Amino acid sequence: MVNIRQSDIAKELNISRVTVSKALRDHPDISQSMKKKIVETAGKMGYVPNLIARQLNSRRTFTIGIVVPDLENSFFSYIVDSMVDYATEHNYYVILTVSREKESIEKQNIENLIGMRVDGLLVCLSQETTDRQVFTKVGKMNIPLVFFDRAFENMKFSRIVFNDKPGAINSLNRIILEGYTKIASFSGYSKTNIGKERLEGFIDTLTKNKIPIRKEWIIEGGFELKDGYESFKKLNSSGNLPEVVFAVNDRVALGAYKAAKEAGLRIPEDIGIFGYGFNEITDFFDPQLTVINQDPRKMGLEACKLLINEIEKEIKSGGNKIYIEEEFLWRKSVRRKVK
Amino acid sequence: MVNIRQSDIAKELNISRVTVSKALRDHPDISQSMKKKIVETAGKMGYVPNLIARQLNSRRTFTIGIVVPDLENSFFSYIVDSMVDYATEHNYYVILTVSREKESIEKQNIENLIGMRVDGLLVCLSQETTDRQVFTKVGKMNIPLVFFDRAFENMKFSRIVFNDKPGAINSLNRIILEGYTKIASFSGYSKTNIGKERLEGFIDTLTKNKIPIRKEWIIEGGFELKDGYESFKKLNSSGNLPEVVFAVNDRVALGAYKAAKEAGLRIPEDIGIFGYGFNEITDFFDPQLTVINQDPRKMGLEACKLLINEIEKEIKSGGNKIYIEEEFLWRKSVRRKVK
DNA sequence: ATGAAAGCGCTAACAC
DNA sequence: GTGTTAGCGCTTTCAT
Repeated sequence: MVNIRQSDIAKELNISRVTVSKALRDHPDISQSMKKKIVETAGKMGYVPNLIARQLNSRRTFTIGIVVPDLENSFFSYIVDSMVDYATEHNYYVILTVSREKESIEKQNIENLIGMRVDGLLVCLSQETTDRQVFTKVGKMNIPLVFFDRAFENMKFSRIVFNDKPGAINSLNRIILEGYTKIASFSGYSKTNIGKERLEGFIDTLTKNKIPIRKEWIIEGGFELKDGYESFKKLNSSGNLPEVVFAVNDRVALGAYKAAKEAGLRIPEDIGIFGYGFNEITDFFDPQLTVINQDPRKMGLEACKLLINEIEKEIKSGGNKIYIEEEFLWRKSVRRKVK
Repeated sequence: MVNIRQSDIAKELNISRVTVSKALRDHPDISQSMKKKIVETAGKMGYVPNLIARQLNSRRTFTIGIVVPDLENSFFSYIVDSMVDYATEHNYYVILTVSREKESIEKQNIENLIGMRVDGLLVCLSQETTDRQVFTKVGKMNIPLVFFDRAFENMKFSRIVFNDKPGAINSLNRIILEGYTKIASFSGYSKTNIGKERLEGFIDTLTKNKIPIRKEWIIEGGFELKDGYESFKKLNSSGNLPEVVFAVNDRVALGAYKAAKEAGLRIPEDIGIFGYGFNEITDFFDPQLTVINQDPRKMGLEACKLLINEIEKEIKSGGNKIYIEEEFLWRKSVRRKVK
């Protein structure tokens, strides 16, 4: 009663296994009456098709491998959620791996996934990854791969990313239009791409608007809550507060909130804070965080869609770079001066 | 250069494919020199073992299927994260599926996963699931399964759950010990297990402490932010505020925060709020939320550990029910009266 | 309409 | 130490 095979059904019915195989896949060869009989006994016997066997000779697994740096970060869990959604809808399995931001684990994950003969890969690079070797291998094996959020340039893989700099420029222009000129940037590490681009956007926009750049208002630290917290403390203790803080991400913004409140400052009355984030997290801030919305669901969906397209149409994507639109969402954490 | 097989290596070296197979698995049959030669050419040729083929004849996939209601809920994403961690460490793949709290999708997911011949299943039931049929099938096929957080009783599967009622009792006793007697409960739906148990704990504890139950302070609504928000508004408009609100989960607590602040009430000075949650989210509350800590990582880890044990030791778990300890964490959202 | 033969890539069992 | 045979469960020709 356990693990029935097609041949068991065939034996039961005194017919050939091939007939069973065909009937179960609704092949036109088989007569309706036969089909009915076979499907019925299959059900009765508790038959469950063995997909592994099917995969072996079709050389297709209908499986997508995801490599993500971290699932505790809600940005990534929203992305994965939307990927699973899209993949499931299109009859793909999702094998999920987490790199913990480690290059070595990431590499291992990818090797495991290609061993599993996934039909395609969705990967967001770890922060420390520099070696392209595994990816070259993936390319050689003709396995479709789409990078999301963090990507290697100049490889034949498509990339879905946010366009940080324009996002920063647009949002800062909006802030400046409200009459703000004293703006600080908590910019993470400018060594990383993300930190760099966002900071560049900051500097460019201020410059274009003829606002002098004050070095003491550009604070690097990191991308975590504590970094935002400490950056704000540093800023505050300098005795020279800006009107608004531009945070490189939501965790840094939250740290800034904490420090500001501890210092007895009201948001947005005494200090405005805004930064990169996404719609769903703004509610967790008090007051609601004004954000440059980088919608993770949109990113996950686009990446998965593109990948499945490449898999099914066998499009050799020329390695397109696709930008997901960012949107500036006014919430409560920066006071609007202009009505 | 694409998709090299063992037989290709064998041909290249003019030896048998079996020798290659053995050498690559470091089988003692093969001489060191031969092994070296084989491993080298395998590397040179870009050989990647086909796990699907291996799985087919070992009848083991080293794959675990997860069925989770929702990944946007950070409680679940932390759980999945820890499961992936543990599984990866023990050389298992994880296939992730999401049921979106729909029984039909859940059923489909499980059927897909057993078709994939996963070695075991980790499932958290959807809120609407009542039919045990698929699970009976899983049992018949002798596939190990561990329920987490939400489970069927009286099946031969192990369950990892939080013990809600004692958690509620313990925490409420702590609150009462501080001298509070005017306590309201935002209890979700008491139709669901979770809602019911937490509410029972509430009623029992108050009763044991000879605190009269006031019906208008037991507000049912739901488990989402908006429900907490509306419950609080209702409570407040009654003109009869308690000292403390006991929220059935973090989203409800957050809704209560919002409504309280909008009404100009200070937390914890004017109203205390606490509820079920976990450590990592407390920071997102301002002030920090006092919680009954239900640690998702602990739950995910235990579930995965138990499952892999059942898989590898072929222990037929008698269907144990394992409780994850809850811990009351004093934070800032309820004022402590006793020093 | 039904079935026999061959093969997907790998491994276990057994011989040489 | 190396190779031969057979088979994992299924599907795809190609006969009948």
